[in-house]
Amino acid sequence: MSKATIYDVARVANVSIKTVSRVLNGEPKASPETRARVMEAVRSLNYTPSLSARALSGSRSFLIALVSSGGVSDNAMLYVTELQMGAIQACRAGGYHLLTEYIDGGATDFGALVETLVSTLRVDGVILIPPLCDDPKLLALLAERGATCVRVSPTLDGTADQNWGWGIDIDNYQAAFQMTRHLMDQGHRDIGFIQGHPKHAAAAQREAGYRDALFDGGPIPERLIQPGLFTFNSALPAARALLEQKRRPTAIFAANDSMAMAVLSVAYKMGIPVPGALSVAGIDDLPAASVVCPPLTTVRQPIMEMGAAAARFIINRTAGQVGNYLKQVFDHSLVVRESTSPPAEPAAHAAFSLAATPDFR
Amino acid sequence: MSKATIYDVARVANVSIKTVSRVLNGEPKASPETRARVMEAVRSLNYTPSLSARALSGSRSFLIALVSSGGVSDNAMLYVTELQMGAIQACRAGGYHLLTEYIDGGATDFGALVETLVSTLRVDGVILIPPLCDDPKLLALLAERGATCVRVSPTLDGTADQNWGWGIDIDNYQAAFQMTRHLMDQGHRDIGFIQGHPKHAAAAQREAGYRDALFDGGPIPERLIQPGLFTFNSALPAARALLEQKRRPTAIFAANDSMAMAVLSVAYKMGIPVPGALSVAGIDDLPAASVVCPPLTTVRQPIMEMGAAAARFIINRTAGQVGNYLKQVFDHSLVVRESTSPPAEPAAHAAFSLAATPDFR
DNA sequence: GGATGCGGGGACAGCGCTGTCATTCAGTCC
DNA sequence: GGACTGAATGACAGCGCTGTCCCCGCATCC
Repeated sequence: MSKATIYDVARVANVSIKTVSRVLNGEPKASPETRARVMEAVRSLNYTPSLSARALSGSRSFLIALVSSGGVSDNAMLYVTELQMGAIQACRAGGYHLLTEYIDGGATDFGALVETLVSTLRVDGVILIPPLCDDPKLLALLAERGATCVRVSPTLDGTADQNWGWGIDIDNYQAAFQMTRHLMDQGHRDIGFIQGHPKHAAAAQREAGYRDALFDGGPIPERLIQPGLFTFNSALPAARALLEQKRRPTAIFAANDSMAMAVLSVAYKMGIPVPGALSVAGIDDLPAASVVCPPLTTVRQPIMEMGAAAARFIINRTAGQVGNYLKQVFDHSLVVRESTSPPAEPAAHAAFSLAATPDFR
Repeated sequence: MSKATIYDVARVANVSIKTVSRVLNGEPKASPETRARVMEAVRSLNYTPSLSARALSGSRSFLIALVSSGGVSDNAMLYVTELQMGAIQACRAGGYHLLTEYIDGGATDFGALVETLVSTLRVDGVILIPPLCDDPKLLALLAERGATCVRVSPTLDGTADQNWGWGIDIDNYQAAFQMTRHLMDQGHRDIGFIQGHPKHAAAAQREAGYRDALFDGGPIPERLIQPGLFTFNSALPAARALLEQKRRPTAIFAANDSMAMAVLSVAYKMGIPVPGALSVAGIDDLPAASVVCPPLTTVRQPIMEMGAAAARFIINRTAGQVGNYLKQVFDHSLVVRESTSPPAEPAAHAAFSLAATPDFR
């Protein structure tokens, strides 16, 4: 009970340790009877193989690292948490384990990180999340050491994706496009937008979706578009800038939920009723999104699924199955809650609205 | 560059591998010059020891597991995330690594979990968070296998703390007591309370703090106390029950922030202005607490610190230093934001309020 | 002078697995 | 019939470290 080894199992099953190893690793050469005998011994001894020994002698470590750039205890961290949960689930299913590493916001000592990951831990793969997943230095180092990596919501769009790892994402363009259309369907035309972090590709894609949905390539009133960094605080000034205009937008679409919450907060302080006088929408469907007042209309990404897929990819790849895609795109879905509604004075801004709703394309 | 081993270092430094090992592990027997020579070789080769090899041959694995019972993607998960960040920081400082394991909400197959932790991973310690840290079965299994464990915010109060591991907490009683007094200082007497999860000791302690502060052992109008489970959803009915009373409380103190947010949400839907007609307070200072409208008055716990302390304890303990305390209590602090203010009609409820503010004790 | 102690350092045997290669025993083929 | 094939299994050598034991040389002590 204390600590059974493979030797104990071999003795009990009356086979060699190599055969035990084969059975445990699902290798082909083993007769059904032998297999059964070994499994029985394993069960009776309550045997669990040692990860260290397996890692030391074999080529797999059964370890996956999730690297994020922590530091800011922002609400958006829940994104990481959920991704992590998905990854852990997939790990457990595959006999793997998840290591979590943070790298300090400003720190760029990627060398040490990579060395630790590759040399010390010998992880079988690394899951990178924004903005780390778009750092060329980190990616280069990782690639140089031959690390398998999966990038969640990466910047590069397949084309230039020079074996910097596999990507996982949703269609940010479509998500933003659809949300914008949702607002337009409700009658909004004066829709403000708060941009995401300029270094993060999802930000650009979301903005493009918004622009195309609203203006369809036409002229763009820049006053409607304000800069943000995906964080709550970064969106406060943007929201103010939008809401203090004489002709205030009837809706604000923030590039993510954290920033949408900032809009809610500013509106609250300015005494602007939501959704009465202002509709607000975001993207991400953070757990907090359904908890704020009013609950936020947003776009849900299957974050847990994505985390699980990332881990599974690494597991399969290490096991020899090579996926030949560069990127997997997950479905998103509109979650309409109470923060959006038709604008108060439907035709008041008619002069500004477009003649007709452009077609989807 | 590719993968230096201890042999390479030994060769370059012109010493035996054992000496390299000694230097790297800070063992005493090594002259300063030798030490310097070895370190130089390590640097020049960019050497990093293999964790697996160390774990396999030595008695430490340099791994710490953080076990939480995931599943619900509640806002309160940020608590876990922050704890994790603290733990990771401490790990990095000590050359350790943090593994995160979730156990499904309902699952009680602790046997397999413990086996994995102890046998497969051979972690040097386990950090347990509520409600897992209070599960007797899990604790017994862990103790049986001799695992070092640190329980965050555990139930047992030192006394009965039968070597079930070290504990980390804040003084929940005082935190609740002080928050209640804060509300009373503002003039509130009719203060509702939403209880935490009955299986979690912090819940009981917080309730005791509230009761003692408000009633000082006197009669307790039970209508003021409603059950909750620490989750947002669980507090919705409680908040409704409190706010639909003819004589509505002028303040509601929820046993944690998630539930306080539920109060905010219900008040919003009922059209009760906060803090105008109702003050709301919580405990935890979740990141979301400062983001909701209005920002929540709450009690901050140094969660990251606590996570770091937990990891450090395990690291030190494994290194031989035995801490002889059973529990470490961290300081908390009141964070007064905008969700609390003096009640609208100061003396309206005088008939119900206590004659005088009882003394602190 | 021999016993003793101690700082400094090496030899060596594993830790518990997996990879590689060898071996055995049926069947198969011409 | 003898060489050949392939499935099932075992022998054995590490993987890269740490723990244990041992050795050397020098100072100390009666």
